[in-house]
Amino acid sequence: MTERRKQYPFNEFEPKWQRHWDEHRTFAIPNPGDPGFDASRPKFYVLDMFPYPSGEGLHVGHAEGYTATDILARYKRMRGFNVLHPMGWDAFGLPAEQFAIKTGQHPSLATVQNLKRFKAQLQKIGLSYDWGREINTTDPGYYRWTQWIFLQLYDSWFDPEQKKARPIAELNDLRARSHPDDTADERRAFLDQHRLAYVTEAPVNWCPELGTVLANEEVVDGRSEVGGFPVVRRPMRQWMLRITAYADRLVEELDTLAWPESIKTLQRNWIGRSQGAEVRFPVQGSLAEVPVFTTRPDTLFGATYLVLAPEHPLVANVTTDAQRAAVERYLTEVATKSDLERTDLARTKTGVFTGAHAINPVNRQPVPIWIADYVLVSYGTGAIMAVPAHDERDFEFARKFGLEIREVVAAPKPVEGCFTGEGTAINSAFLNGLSTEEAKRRIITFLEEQGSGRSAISYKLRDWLFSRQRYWGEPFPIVWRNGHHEALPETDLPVVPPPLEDYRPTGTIEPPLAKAGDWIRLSDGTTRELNTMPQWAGSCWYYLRYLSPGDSQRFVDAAAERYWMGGEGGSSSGVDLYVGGTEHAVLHLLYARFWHKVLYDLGHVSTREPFRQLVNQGMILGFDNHKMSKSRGNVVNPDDVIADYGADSLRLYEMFLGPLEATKPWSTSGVEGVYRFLARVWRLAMEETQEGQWQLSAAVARRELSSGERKVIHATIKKVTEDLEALAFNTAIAQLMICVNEFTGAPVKPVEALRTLLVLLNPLAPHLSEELWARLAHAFPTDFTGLASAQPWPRYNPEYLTEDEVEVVLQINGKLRDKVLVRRGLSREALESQALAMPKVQAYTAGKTVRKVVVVPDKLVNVVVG
RNA sequence: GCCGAUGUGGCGGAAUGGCAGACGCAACGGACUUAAAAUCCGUUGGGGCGAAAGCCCCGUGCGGGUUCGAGUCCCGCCAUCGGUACCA
Repeated sequence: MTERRKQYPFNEFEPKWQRHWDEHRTFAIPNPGDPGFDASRPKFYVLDMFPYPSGEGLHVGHAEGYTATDILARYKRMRGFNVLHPMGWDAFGLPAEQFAIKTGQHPSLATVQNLKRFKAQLQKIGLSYDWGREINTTDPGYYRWTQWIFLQLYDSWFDPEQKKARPIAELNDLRARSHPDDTADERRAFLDQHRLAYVTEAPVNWCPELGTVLANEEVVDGRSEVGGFPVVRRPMRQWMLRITAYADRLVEELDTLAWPESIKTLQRNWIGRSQGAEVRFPVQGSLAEVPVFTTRPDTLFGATYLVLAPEHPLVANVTTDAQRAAVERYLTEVATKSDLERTDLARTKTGVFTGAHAINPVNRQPVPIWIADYVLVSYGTGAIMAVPAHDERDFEFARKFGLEIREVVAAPKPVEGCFTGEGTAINSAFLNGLSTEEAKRRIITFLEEQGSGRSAISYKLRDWLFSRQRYWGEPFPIVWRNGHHEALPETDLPVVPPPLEDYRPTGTIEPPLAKAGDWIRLSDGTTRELNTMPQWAGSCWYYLRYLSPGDSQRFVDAAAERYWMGGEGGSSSGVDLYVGGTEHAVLHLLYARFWHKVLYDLGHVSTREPFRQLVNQGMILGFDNHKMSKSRGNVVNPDDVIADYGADSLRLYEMFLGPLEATKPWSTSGVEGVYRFLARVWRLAMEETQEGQWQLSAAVARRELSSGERKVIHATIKKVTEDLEALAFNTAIAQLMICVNEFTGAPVKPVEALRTLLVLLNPLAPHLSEELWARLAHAFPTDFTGLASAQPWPRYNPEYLTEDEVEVVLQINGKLRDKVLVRRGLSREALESQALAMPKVQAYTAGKTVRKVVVVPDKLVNVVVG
């Protein structure tokens, strides 16, 4: 935008008020026990998803969510809450490191620079954070506690009976009693198998381009979520977190959360809980058994072959000599396929016969054992019983390889092709005639009695691959001695990464920390773990660190945690409002819930869930209705908007754009609209002199409000209050516009109206509100005291909203035909007869029969004629 | 394929089952101005009748249904966006 006259001097007073808030620490909030803490006030913890301070700078999408929470924070303060509204930096991880590699700057330097820029950008929006609580995940005083929490995981096991984490020492005691003769090695191996943090050699997602492994959640369509590079599966020795132990609780406790249903559904689907049965098929002529998982045990009589995943451990065992060459050829073929190819070619099934047979435990019939890559080693038992008559995939496979298809479920009504629904069991001996549901129960009982199966639950969720081959992350507080891992004592925390000159990926699976010669070896002969933690580690618990950011004794102060997380009594617990994008649905939001539950089990926090209410802000698209991107040239920079229209306009526009949750396109002329509105507010109180100076308008005076004006004022209080509570900012702003329009034409602007308006406007456009408040205070010191932001929130009087006369809608057969003004509270009977007497109604009813009259007092009369 | 969300003027959007289109943008007309910008006032879903006041018809993706009354509730489609993808 070319330089032009500002409609009001936002460029002068916005920075002024930002400095004022900063210097006076206006939005600092004390903890319980601190000076100035007011225990009589209820608490409200409103949280933003903290940003990665990337080199790109702040985006209008950030500004949207941050503005929404800021409005709530300011509003709740005015409602008398102790409001916790903090901000910090998620500065470890791939984006920061990649930026550093690109610019040749050390990541710690780049991070400091980037976060300074981010902070300056946030402050220019006028966000009311308590900057005294700022945190940074790359600060040793912070990640010391990330490492400490890792040690809690490492030193815990999941007790399936109590369904909770317990200290590993308790498992050690239990084991000592049940197996007193364990050797030290046996005992250690047993404990290591049960830790919530453990090491395993398993096929992992390796991204050669990034030089690191990735979690399942970070791989999208066979490519890395960051950068979009190809990902291959390869076995590597890695740290895992036992999130699968919490699968049930992570699903069940979703029900207690005020989260969007869509996000809950995403998490449920991701966890993918399936109820079914595990059935063991003995291998013919062998002692081996093949356990399979199925959700349809009722179709067991229709199982005509088994399929093992190519990576299944029994493959080598069961393969006959005659088939060995063919099987090995197939395995090589599969192994060289990338994940991408494997999914791309998903529709044509491939496989090979092992030559072996298994015995179907219900009818003792032998069934061939095949190998096919449509069976995944990572799900269930890595093997399936194929029921081609009632499963699309098995059907396709059986058709291709000429395997038997045996129908065992009769469809309720005829269907074409393979029937996969529920029906009645047939050709299934003792199951015949039973419904699918009954048959499932019956067969499971049978299997349990026979000792060849049991009811089982399977999850799609995998354990969380927790190590990365990166420099810019938290080092593990772990050392290795004689091939065993050991925890470092808490007194050794934080484990600070070595100051490496060359921190780039090694190009091999070796982590960059392998280059840190002296750092690796400790004096006691142990060597350090060289992997680092993933990006998500720091963000798994940052909302707790805000509660006592400087605490050097504990990861969170216990009293502060009880107060702000509200675990003791009260209907609300945890973070009261958490706003952020949907992109973290199965990443951060799942990981953080997992960590929180572990901390809860171990008695470190007082709530089962971290985030009580979650709201997803929708994406802001470019003016062309496409995702903002540099290549499209449709990116809007919030700094530019602030320079041209001011921070209040940016805030107001982002909120006026549409519902917070909706995806909506940016429009520059829309910004001008709210800018004009703010300028109209300004001119309600201010006028320009001949010299172009702004001064308090002579039209501002104390005067009585007309009843119409009073009604608008009180309707505005009501609407704005209700809308802010519901995060319906767009309609709150619309009502404020109506209110301002009411007074724009008034020759005398009443002080009372201005006062209320500025208070209502304060959370949304705090700079303008504060500035006008201060200026009006000069002329009307008794009406405008203190800061606008410190005013109590106004209440509306319902009496002012109702009038003596109401307009009633008259309908004939549901169609609007006339309106009539009547006394409010007029009885049904009186209203009906008055309506029927109206000339228009008479005209429509003349010569017809009135069949029915629907009367809604004070609202509507509908005459049904026939 | 499956799961979820969304379909309302030229555009962003608003409407506890009860006046569809609040508010804003854009557009048009007027006032102010030498002129423009800015500002202020007004008009603005589509169609028809009327000189005018006014009146009538159509209209919330499509097709059905429930109801005195449906943008809103139910059933069946279509389209767009997001997630997921051989999960047995």
